Amino acid sequence: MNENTFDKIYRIVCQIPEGTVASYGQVAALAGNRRWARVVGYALHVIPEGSDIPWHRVVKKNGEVFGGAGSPGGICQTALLKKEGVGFKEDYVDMENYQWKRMVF
DNA sequence: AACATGACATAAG
DNA sequence: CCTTATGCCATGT
Repeated sequence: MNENTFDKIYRIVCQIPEGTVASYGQVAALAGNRRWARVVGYALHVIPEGSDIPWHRVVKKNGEVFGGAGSPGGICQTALLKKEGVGFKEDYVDMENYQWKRMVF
């Protein structure tokens, strides 16, 4: 295990506080390069179950979630986010008020 | 090395 | 709103 792109991505995702979401591009940018947006998706895709990675807090820039509330299983992510206090706009996240701004010192 | 695929982003039509 | 095309990177075959 070396410090690869995945580690950076995972680290960023783990820093996302509850009740907040971050877009793939956002995570990729914070990781170093915004072109890793696709890699972020792949990184989350290979996350083993039981990991402490809140992958459900990573959404598209549009605010859409993986699968969406109209897909079986995809609703889980939406439910989780709602449970954490994230506001939703139809099947999309209310990015205007819940997107992670990384206002961390 | 090459090609195909993907939980993306952006631009153009 | 949808499809197509391009860019960028990692992975699998």
